[in-house]
Amino acid sequence: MLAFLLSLTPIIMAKIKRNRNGTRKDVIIAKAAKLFREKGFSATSMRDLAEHVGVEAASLYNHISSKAEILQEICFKTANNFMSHIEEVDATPNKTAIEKIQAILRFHIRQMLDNYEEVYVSDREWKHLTDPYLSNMQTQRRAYRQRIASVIEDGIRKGEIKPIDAPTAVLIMLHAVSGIESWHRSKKKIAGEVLEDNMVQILVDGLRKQA
Amino acid sequence: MLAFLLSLTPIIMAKIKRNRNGTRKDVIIAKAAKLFREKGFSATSMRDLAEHVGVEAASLYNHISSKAEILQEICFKTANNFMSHIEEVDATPNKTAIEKIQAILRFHIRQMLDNYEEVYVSDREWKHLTDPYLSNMQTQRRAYRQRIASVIEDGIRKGEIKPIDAPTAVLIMLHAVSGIESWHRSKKKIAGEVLEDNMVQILVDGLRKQA
DNA sequence: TAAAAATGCTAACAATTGTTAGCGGGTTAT
DNA sequence: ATAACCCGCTAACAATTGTTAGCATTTTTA
Repeated sequence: MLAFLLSLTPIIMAKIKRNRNGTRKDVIIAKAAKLFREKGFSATSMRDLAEHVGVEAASLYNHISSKAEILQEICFKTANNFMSHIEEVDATPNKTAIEKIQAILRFHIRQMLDNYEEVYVSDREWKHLTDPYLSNMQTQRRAYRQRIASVIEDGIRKGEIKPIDAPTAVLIMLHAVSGIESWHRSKKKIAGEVLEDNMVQILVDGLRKQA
Repeated sequence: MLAFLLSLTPIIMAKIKRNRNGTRKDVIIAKAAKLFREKGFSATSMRDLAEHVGVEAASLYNHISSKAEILQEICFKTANNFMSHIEEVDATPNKTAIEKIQAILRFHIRQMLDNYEEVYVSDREWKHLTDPYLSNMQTQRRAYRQRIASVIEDGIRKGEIKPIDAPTAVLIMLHAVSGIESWHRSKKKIAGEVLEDNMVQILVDGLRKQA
């Protein structure tokens, strides 16, 4: 009632609109992912985030426990996503190495197209995690690259893949895919499926036209 | 003399050691590039930088005018470097499209190996430039990609290159090269020349072994 | 409908940010 | 030797940072 005595206009508190099937925390994380992508984790302030959520900064802390936690959720959700996919691919029988590589590539591209903000952020901003999480993420990333390298080395042994340095091939693949960022910004986008086919083709068969 | 009255030990001021052929400003920018790469532009403070230079934060301002200026110097020096190279390649007569692409690729890889910190920073942190410089950089980057795309489209027309979407090929190329970051961190590095050959080969002829 | 839980607000905090002012010692040029 | 300049220092600034405390309001539960 005190508020009524001090101001004659009723106080209306902004509420975080939550979509069906999503908590308010999910809304905050989604907005955060967008801002982290645009400006980077460090350059995004909690007041910044709050404004985009439509609420005061302090109110965010009813849903999350710290700024760091937001980044953790984004990074580990994405990492787990990729991890479980590669395990699935690896366990599939009757697949050539090239087919496995194609499956991994296509999954990366799809993820980049469908969950752009979070995949992008988790790839570029994971360095800002703090220490139990930071080491964990480093380990996980190394393990992930190692699994892909094994697929490639397997393919080399079977004569399906050129005898190149497998870790080099992995880093080319993964970074090439993260280039979809530029595609997202570009004016004249080609369709997602065309992009996917082009990327897979270039990485598997190269730029040069065979004679 | 006042200082002598207050403390019995003589005051020794740290001086920025400058290498031959380099100003103190150059030293600051080099250290900044290293820190910006490790922690990002926003997460690097001037006191942080000062400590690595071996000086107090305020002293930096005898050599640079702002934190923003440091980023500008790094970004535009690198950008100009790439711009003049592609002009040179473009002007070279009697070169096939594939040869031009190879020359561009090799230049990128070399730059990444030789000027790692600055190239990396200018690629990942240019978004933190402020506005006259930000727009300028955006324009320059777009123009640069466009020139490479033209080379590719030319190659497609002449039947040297597969008929793929040229902008897609460009973004794959450029981002693949920036993956050398992972190579720098990796324990068991292969030699720079091997890396270069591998990358060029994969991008030009793909992973798959021809039958 | 009353109690409990969830969620918002304002105000404030301590720390950190980039940067400036002003001073003095050290080096170089006259 | 003396003047001028370069360059480092300390101290301080206003702004911004992430976060907490305490209270008010709305929504859910009983």
